[in-house]
Amino acid sequence: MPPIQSNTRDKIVETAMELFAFHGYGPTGLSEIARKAGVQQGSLYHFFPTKEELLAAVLERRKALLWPDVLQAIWDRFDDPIERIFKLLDQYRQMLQATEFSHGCPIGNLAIELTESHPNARELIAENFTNWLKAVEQCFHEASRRLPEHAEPRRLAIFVLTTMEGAVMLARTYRDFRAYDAAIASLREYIEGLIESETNWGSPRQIDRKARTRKK
Amino acid sequence: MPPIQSNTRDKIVETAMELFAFHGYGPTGLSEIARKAGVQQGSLYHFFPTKEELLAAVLERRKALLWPDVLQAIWDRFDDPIERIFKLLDQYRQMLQATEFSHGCPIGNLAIELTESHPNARELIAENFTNWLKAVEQCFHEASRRLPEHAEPRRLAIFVLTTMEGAVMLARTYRDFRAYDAAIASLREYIEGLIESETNWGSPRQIDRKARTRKK
DNA sequence: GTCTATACAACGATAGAC
DNA sequence: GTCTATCGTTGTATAGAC
Repeated sequence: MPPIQSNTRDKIVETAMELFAFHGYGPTGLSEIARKAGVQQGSLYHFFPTKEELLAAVLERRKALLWPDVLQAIWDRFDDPIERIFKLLDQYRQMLQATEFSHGCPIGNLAIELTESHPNARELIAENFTNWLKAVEQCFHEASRRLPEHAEPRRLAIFVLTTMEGAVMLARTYRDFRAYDAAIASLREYIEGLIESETNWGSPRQIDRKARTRKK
Repeated sequence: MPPIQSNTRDKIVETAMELFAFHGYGPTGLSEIARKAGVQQGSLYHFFPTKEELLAAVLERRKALLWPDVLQAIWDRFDDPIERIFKLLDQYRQMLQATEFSHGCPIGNLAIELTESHPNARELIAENFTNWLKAVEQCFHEASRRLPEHAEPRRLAIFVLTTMEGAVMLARTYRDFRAYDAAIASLREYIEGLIESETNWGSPRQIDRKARTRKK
């Protein structure tokens, strides 16, 4: 019996995943992938007859990695659903910092590069977004007692994602965190405003609001 | 005296600008630009010795087009600064619709494609963002009487831009407007919340808030 | 300033031995 | 399943006539 089913394939996918994130899909050559993965080009074509099939495998792998690589550490460390969301946003900030802005959101990059030209990839990218949204939506759902009735977890999750993607784009363009931090601060103000308004809106309405400038 | 200084150059820049917006910088070939512009490749290299110099010219042209192509029609039609901002956001929505999601934000696309690999382009892209931000910041500045004291026009403008870029990304990925509209609705709620809180916070504080669900 | 022809490299993909 | 050699195309950029 074969010991562990081909880790050559895994090495290829892992290497391609990194290179697609750093340089994009188009600019990454198959020869570069083979070289960095330490395999031969022949093996690469054995597992992935076309570059697009490799791309699909990479995007499937990204989906599988959402929990272990993106969410788990934060979800384990923090119980508060709202805190989880902002720690998640902070994690993207840390990644930008650790890579000196070279590593943005891997899915967002591919979204812009490939939505138009690669319909199959587009669907897989959408699934990646959808799963991310579900996780954040779940956070808002768990915090729903603290939110006003009209607050829709789904809509809030979308707002978190758009803010993150836009903020990452600006951080990378300016190569500093001023715009990133500004966007997150506004998002935080919005969400805390929702929580605050709910806190102060018992059935006997009318209590006035707290100081409008929040500390953190 | 030369009648109009070389419109060959202008045709090249205009054509390249469109193609870079649709297919990206890398995937657009110089031969394709020459063909679509109706000029010969030789002319292209006469005006732009390298592809990167053409890219720089395109990004400079984008800067020059911000007012006439992006802002002017809206600024002429609407006086209210907050309305201008949301009409601007609606204009991106209309562009997505008119092009069936193939035409996102030209600057955002190039930002993601080129920030890492093309430092010169990155600076010009940043200048494009900065000018856009200034225009929106000015709107918030003009509306400052309606906003709370702590509201910073610059920070709000950044929030509008990040929301727009993220929303465009999701609209193109999902090929529908649900996420786009959700993000803009949240942004509107946030900004109207700021205006509302100011309205209700005269020096004699305490007046309670309006219905939290807004109609439009 | 325009045009043709071409150099030179990199790309994705294939063939076929082992 | 691995490896080498190579095909055919496309890309940017050049050379040189006009």
